[in-house]
Amino acid sequence: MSIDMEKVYDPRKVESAIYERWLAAGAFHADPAEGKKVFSVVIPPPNVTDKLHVGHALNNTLQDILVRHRRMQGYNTLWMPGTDHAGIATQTVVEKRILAEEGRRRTDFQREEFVARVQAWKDDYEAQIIAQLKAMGCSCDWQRIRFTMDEVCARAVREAFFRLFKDGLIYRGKRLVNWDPATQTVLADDEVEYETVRGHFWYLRYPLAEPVRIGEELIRHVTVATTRPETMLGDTAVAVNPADPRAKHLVGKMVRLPIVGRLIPIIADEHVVLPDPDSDDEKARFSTGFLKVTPAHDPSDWEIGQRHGLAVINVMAPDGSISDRHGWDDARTPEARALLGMDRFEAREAIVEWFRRENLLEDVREYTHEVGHSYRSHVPIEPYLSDQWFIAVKKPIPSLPDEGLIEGTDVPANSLAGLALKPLLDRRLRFVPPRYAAVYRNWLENLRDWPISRQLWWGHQIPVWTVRLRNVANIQKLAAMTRKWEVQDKAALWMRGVLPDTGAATRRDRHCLEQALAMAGGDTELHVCMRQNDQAIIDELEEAGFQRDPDVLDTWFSSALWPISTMGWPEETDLLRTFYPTSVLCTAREIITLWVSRMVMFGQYFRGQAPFADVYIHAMIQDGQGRKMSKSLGNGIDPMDIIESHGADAMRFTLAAMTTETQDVRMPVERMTLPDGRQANTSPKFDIGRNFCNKLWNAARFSLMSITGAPAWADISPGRHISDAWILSRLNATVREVTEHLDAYRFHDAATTLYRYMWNDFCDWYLEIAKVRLAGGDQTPKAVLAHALDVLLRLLHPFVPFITEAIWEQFGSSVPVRGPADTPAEPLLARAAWPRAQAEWVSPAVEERFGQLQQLISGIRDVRSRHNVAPDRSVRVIVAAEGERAELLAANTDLLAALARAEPVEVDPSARPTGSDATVLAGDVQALVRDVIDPQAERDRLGKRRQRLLRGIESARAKLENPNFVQRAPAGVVQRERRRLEEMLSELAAVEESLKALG
RNA sequence: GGGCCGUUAGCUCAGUUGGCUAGAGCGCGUGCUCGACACGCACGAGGUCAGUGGUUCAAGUCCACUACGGCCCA
Repeated sequence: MSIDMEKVYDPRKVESAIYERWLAAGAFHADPAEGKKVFSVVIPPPNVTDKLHVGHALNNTLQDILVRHRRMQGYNTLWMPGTDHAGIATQTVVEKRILAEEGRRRTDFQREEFVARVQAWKDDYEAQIIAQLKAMGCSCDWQRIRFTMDEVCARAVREAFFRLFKDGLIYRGKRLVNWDPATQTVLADDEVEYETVRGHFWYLRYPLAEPVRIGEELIRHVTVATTRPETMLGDTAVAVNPADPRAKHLVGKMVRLPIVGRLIPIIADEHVVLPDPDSDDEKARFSTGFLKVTPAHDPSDWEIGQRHGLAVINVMAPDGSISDRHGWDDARTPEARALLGMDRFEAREAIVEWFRRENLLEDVREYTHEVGHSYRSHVPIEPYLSDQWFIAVKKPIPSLPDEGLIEGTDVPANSLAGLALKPLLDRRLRFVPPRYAAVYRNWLENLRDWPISRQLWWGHQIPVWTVRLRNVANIQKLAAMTRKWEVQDKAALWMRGVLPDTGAATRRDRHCLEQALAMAGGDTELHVCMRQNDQAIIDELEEAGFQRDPDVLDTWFSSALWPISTMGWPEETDLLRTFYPTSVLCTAREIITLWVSRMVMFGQYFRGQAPFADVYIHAMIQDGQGRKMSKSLGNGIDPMDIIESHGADAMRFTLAAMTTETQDVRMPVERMTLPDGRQANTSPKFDIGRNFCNKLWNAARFSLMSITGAPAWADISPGRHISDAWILSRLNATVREVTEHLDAYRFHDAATTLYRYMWNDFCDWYLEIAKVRLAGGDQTPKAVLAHALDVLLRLLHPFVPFITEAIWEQFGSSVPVRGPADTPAEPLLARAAWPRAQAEWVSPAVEERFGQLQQLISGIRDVRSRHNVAPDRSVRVIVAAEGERAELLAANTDLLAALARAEPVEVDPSARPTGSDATVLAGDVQALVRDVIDPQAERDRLGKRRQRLLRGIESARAKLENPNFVQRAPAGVVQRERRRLEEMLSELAAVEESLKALG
């Protein structure tokens, strides 16, 4: 049987063909009908913004390891693949690209036309992403691939929105939102990134309408400190802390707002920080005691405004420029009008300059603070008053029973936040590593309503049609229509405005229209949410003057549905029944709040079950200097380049071996020349995996060349030779350990256990010994090698699927029947069974005895090296051993001869060192290497050994002479310490005897 | 301001519930082309476990504080 394996493993020659074999065999397809225990995972859908980076490679490698492991264990395993439309991100990159290449802006397009351009981008990148996942070896069920905007997912989004709307959890509200003036859209709290900015506090004098006398002093103005002077145009009060001694003189007085001329009151509010130049609190050091209040442009000012019923004056346009067309109607003075149209930062300078000129700028002080920036456009966000759709996250859900608040929080158990919190508290939801549970919990406990509308074109358009009631031509007709829709459960209504009978601001049921009719000419908005697009209803609506909301939903809305939408919800599909909830979610910590929590909310709300049991959070990959990898720094690595330079398996193995419980891992980035001649970023780290694969390849190559004609397992006695018993012990211990590590998501431990077994045990020792024995005509190693390789390949397959499958193929054709059961192996490793550890083969005694042999061989090699013995020269060795030890050595002199060039080897318990011997110690066995002596080298060697022994003896004695240790430490520990001391003492005696003999 | 993570060999990292003389890979030094593998083999050198204090018979490991690096939240 000839083995078709090259000397150096070349992944590029095998990977794609093997992936094709898996696909052809349907190896990754999950059938809900298979009545087995289930393991399922949904992929965190990569954004179609860009190709995958090395972080994705890590994420998907880990998932694939878990998935392949369970599949081999016989679970009915589904890995659901797909991609995310990534609203803002994708729209932004496409806009940038079009602007750069064609000089056109989004607004130069029709909406459909622009969306088609984004769609084309998506198609391109989706294809690249899928190709990347396949190149990495990911065993996804490609027949089920989804996209967050495909028909199936869109249907789920639509249904989810409708149900939330109908349950009163979606509302439209005027709120201060995080506004990104660059992309002109609202951002959720966690899409805001805080950056440290070196700015200023400007101290502005606001003249009092009439001077006020406090004691001797005549007060003509109050001074406010602000970091954003441009917002003063929208000031509607000045606040002072009621505890401030000046408050009683000033509260109730009026201030004339500079530039604008508006008269605004001085109010008392405890939010205002009292000034204190010596305080540890920076705010107190910078405070003047007076706070300008701009409800439309600052969240805490908004709160103050609510408390005092202040007017809300918005002075900016959506693009961040000063404007009198969005709620500012007293911009009459020439100074004010001069500011209109200026960008907010220009206006800031102009206003400061004006104050300076008018001698109203009291001071300017440097101030470093955290300023929120858009995670997308990176411009400072503006707190901005606008109409948005929100999801009420702390509102009790009417269809669920009231179970009060979750203990220690203000979160109702039957709210969305409560639904997400509960499984964690009940331990039905588990984070690995556990510390991340705190992030999740803390976020949910302090959650604010979720703004879900985005002023974008790319995304799920909000399925709400709105009209102002006074614009409806035939209200009677509309009333009849809406009753009909509601009865058919096709649309839900919601009214916003002031109703005369109740005074309530909003009302939501199908009678609300009748109520509104009582308000002739009332300024009321009616919202209709449609369950699915029904052209007849749309026609009726539009005829009645309704318009569809142009905004789209926050991307996380559709992502939150991912575990159920991909499985066909709201249909009750076989997929949902079998594979939901999933087993584990594997992701990065940055989206615990954005994504994980919302999936739990929606999974619980729509399906009554959290979407996964475990959340595994893996590390973030940074570059060699601990920086995030990013495009702008140019320190990113494309997985395809790693695959090109090192191979997919090398990448996977390295990534798995790096995955410890830490939160960051560093990956030194280097420019390298790829085999195809291109220059690209990759990392020498991946050499670990490449070297590992090449070693495995060659170990298999040698094994396969050596084991033709292997005897049946039934015809050998694998316990008889120490090396057989030893490798079977190591093998089965490895099976047990790797299985345990994978069960506990300890990827690093699993990978390094395999590394050590394959390299140090199997290659360094067993293969070398097998060579000697095979040369001597012993056939047993053939069967043992076949079995050991068989199990090794199974264990390694989840980590390095391509190379193991390639070897498996060769293996199957040369030695199809192997192992203790003497049964043929499965044709495809991807579908082969995970090995079970045979506990009866794990033997510490065997490993201890073999270990002594190893020590002896290494010791003789050390002597040879230190004494410069020529490699081809044999050395005479006399081993002072008796009993079992002596027998073991006598039976294995062939190994000493082959592995240490020790020949002849005699066993003589009474042997004593002479001045011409070098001494080797292996536990309680002493070996003398004859005629190699370089007395000085030997004295150095033994002297060093002696020093180490003395150190150890000293520490052991110190412990054992301490009565507290002997009394209080566990008996086992004390006993071990005693035995250790004895061993060291006897070794020391031997070393000293040898040293004495050397003179 | 609150929280989290890290600091162990030149580099990148392991080190389970405290308990052998603190390990690995790379790099370094010396020697090896004997048919699996130079992406290799053999042997070796290399560490005040960031600092200070505490708990304990025993601390890299637990506690407190400090320094430095990084992340998250407000």
